[in-house]
Amino acid sequence: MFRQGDTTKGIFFLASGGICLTRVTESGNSVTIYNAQTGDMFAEASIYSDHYHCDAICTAPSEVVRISKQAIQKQLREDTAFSEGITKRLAVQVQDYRQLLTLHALKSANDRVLLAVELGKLTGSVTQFANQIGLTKEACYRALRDLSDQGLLTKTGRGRYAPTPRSEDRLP
Amino acid sequence: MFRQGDTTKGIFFLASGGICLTRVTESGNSVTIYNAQTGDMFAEASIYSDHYHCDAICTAPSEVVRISKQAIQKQLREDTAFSEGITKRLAVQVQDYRQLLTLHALKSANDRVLLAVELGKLTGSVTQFANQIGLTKEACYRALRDLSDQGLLTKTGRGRYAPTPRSEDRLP
DNA sequence: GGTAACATGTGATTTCAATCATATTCGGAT
DNA sequence: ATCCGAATATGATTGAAATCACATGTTACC
Repeated sequence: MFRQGDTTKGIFFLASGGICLTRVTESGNSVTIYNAQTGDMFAEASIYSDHYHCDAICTAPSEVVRISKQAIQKQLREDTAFSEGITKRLAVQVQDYRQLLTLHALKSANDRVLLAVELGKLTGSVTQFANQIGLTKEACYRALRDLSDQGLLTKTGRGRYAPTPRSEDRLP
Repeated sequence: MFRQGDTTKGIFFLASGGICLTRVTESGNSVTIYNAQTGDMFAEASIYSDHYHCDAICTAPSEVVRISKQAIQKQLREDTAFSEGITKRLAVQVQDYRQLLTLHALKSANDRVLLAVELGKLTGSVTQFANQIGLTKEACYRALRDLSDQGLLTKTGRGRYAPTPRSEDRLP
């Protein structure tokens, strides 16, 4: 998509595929900054700088929408609702990332899986879920079984688990 | 400054000192979200939520300016430059968090420490550094020693390490 | 000067997730 | 209808980081 040092041409929305953002550090090593997945937006900060500070490389055939820098800047100045929407969206993203970081900070697989399920992260396949929370699928299945055995989770079907309702939550 | 769950009273500017933003997880662990240094602003995302979702604790005697939520909301509507500044700050934060997540996704202690040092995360104490990147200080010290032995890092002093410059960077 | 608190650093042991292996089930394509 | 690939699920082994333990160095304070 673009290279480190290129003049910024806008922000990007990844409709499908995969984009890897990498950056060459001062010591000359190339390091991964972010792996964008389907539905992600990236290079938001490029609105405010003249050149990209990382490479964006396709890791799979991808469909990408580019929104031009000029269009964004014009809209940000002229449309208050748009500006407010962008700001709020960024603020929410910050909170989401903090939540994800909190999750990743838990070392125990059981703790991590339990919290992740309680946060509603287990929607698709367990394989995806495992990848998202930084565990192998095997460790994930085992944690899910352990937590079900302990009564903290309830198995609602093949590959489906839900938090066991706490007694306080029950209504007459 | 404030505790997780307190009703939001505004955003903060750290004129001097140090503030550590931590979040207590359900299992009772305290994890570092952000280490604010002199000149940093923090709790920007609180503009759009009713309560703080982390603790802000002084790590040093600090001078802090609080800007009230009402004033912020008024200014966001009326001052374009101000609004732009806030948006930019949030965009940069999103990138920082993505970077931190990428860092936490590395399982090997050596890989993680090397990347973190290259990204310039080792500024203060190794203990703080270790906490920030999700390792114990012991694992951190060992990784730093390994990487120094391998020639990937250079020990510049007690508790001080820097990436070994790559040969390509040298100029005649 | 003395000492208390904390950072640096390393060695020994344990624990737990990664890895390897394998069986079963489900869904989509032929 | 059946063949194949992917997801689910679990057992055995291994390896690396956490934990425990301890020594030294540094800073701040009385």
